[in-house]
Amino acid sequence: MREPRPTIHDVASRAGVSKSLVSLAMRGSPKVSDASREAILQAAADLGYRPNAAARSLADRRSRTVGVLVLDLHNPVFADILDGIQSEVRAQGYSTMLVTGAADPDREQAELDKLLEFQVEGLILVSHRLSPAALRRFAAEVPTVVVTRDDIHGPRIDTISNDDVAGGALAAEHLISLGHTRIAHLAGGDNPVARNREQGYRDAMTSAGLEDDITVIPGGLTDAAGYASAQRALAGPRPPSAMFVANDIAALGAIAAVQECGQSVPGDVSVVGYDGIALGALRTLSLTTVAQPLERMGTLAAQRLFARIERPRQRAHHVLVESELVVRGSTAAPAIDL
Amino acid sequence: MREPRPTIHDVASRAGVSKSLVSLAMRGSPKVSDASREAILQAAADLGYRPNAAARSLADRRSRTVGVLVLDLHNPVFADILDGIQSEVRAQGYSTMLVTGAADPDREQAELDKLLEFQVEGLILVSHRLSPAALRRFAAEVPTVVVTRDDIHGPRIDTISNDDVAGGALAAEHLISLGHTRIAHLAGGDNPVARNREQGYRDAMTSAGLEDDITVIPGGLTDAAGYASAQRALAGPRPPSAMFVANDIAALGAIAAVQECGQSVPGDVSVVGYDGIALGALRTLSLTTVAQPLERMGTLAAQRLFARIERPRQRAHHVLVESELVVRGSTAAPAIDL
DNA sequence: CACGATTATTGGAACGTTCCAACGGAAAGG
DNA sequence: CCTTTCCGTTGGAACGTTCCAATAATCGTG
Repeated sequence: MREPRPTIHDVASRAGVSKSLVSLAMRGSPKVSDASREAILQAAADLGYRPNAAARSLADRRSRTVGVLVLDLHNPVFADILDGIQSEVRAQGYSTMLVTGAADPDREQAELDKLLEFQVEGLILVSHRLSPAALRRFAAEVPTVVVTRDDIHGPRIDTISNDDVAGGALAAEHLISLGHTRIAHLAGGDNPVARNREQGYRDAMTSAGLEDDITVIPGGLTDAAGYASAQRALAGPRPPSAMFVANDIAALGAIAAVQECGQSVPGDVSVVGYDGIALGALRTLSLTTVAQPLERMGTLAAQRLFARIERPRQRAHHVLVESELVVRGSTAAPAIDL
Repeated sequence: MREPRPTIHDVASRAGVSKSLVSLAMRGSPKVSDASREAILQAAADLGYRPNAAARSLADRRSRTVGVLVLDLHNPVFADILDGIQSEVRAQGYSTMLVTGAADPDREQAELDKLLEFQVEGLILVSHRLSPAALRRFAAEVPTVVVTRDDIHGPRIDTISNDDVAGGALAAEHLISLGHTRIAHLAGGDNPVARNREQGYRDAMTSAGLEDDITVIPGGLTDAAGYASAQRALAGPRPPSAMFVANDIAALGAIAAVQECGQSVPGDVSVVGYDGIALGALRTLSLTTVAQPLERMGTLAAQRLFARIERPRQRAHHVLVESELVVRGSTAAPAIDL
């Protein structure tokens, strides 16, 4: 265990060849004779040789690794996006280094600094909380793709996102079309994604002539936040008959609060979420939501990143994916009276 | 962007000192004079210098990195455990490299091989699916801690786990004490954790004189699996009045199936899960469960790993943490008749 | 005021790989 | 039979760090 790992030299001397030939053979070069190849592979296996990635990346000047930052592993949204990223990255023969920022900009920066020290060749940021300046600084050093947000533009910053304004409108329109008027929005806090969804809600309400009914309850993107803001909404003087919640996880919290109030979903209150997490499809929850193509967003992000690694100076791409309303059991027409 | 990164040499010549002194200064050595330190730091900042982790790890012969393998990022259990691991690892000044195996032994091996090429100093395996031989092979190369399982023992393999047999018994006893007799177990598939939970169920049923009522429905550890096996259980000739499901996620699936059958939880069927995921605490779900101290398990794992990195040859520790029954709204006494 | 002790600084070797120019030997061409 | 071409193979330099032994500069101290 503590004894030093075998190196390429050890393999070379055991196989009776030079280190250069071992290097060639390990990478499957066709210029190695069959006899040598076999001897080398055998020697490597005997010794339990593993190439040292640090040395390789140093000599090679490339790490074949991309860094991925995700906001929060507790939200299943990110697991889905990650699936897409990982499969594409692996297909390219690269590895991923995954870090989380816990929604703290300073820690995000620190984690990204670490990734750059590891010489990652590119960065995928899934729902970061960086300042525009910080983001641009990183993007200037290494190809960068931002997933989920497209508010910060820069010469070399690609983005993959859905149209949160349109999605928010979709959610609100659905409730309006069911006949609701007292529709509250449980907002998702101080970040552009949440602000856009709120904007969509406001737009839809206004278009429907319901601008006087616009009610925005501040909140956040966690179940606890959704629970708390739903409670506040219900305690108000004129409780809503429907809620559009900033994301699915918070919507689950909101549903819990409604039920705890002795009211039913969708009988007394309809609830719409946003994201399309797998959990929402369970009959128990049966959450109506605006679903993003999460895994595909991950795949697209990785593809864009490799394209940019290939040609770093190309102009920024901003890919917009389609989100769609998925109507399930958490929404219905309002009760007869108001 | 494509221009080569500044190196320690560039910093040295800009600051008018030798590369060795820069190396010292960057690591905060006290032997550097204030004047030099200031000049060096300034030069490094001017150039945007970042130490190259690959070169450092090569020269230093240590990467200050630990590798973490998790089974599946979709199960929130692992996010909780990871929180514990990450905070402890960071506190030690190390980084983590996180990979997932998608429950496929071959891919797990491949991912671990990659981690070893990166010269990680230790491995934390959270719910792996490796063969004993494969696990021992890795443990022979690098300090290794296994979280969640303790079935494979080896001279240098530490484990952190809860007593799944006892936990399974706890769940079953709870249902028995409520007065249930037709208690089915929705099993978690072919892995030791699930097998132990099943064993606990069997033990408790037998102790209560209910051995003839033992009913085990094969299944898995995902929501879809729980949904499917619950359907099968309910379709049987003598449907259960209570179910103990192998984990929380599958229990959520099971509840969905029950409700879809037109039955209610806990009115018609009580459901107990296992793990203690945060979601289960939501009023909507209100899942009775056997809760493991997940985050603490992560912390303990990291602590054990560092202890073993320090002293590699110490004998294996097997830490057993306490799980506890958390009674919530998904369980109740059975309906009067049978 | 010379002396060893301390302090700050330095160049070179080492880490394990890849790349490259160069090599010897065998096959092919005249 | 001698050149040319090709192929498999090789040693050395390079990658960007850290470590170490050695040096230069500063300091008391007897």
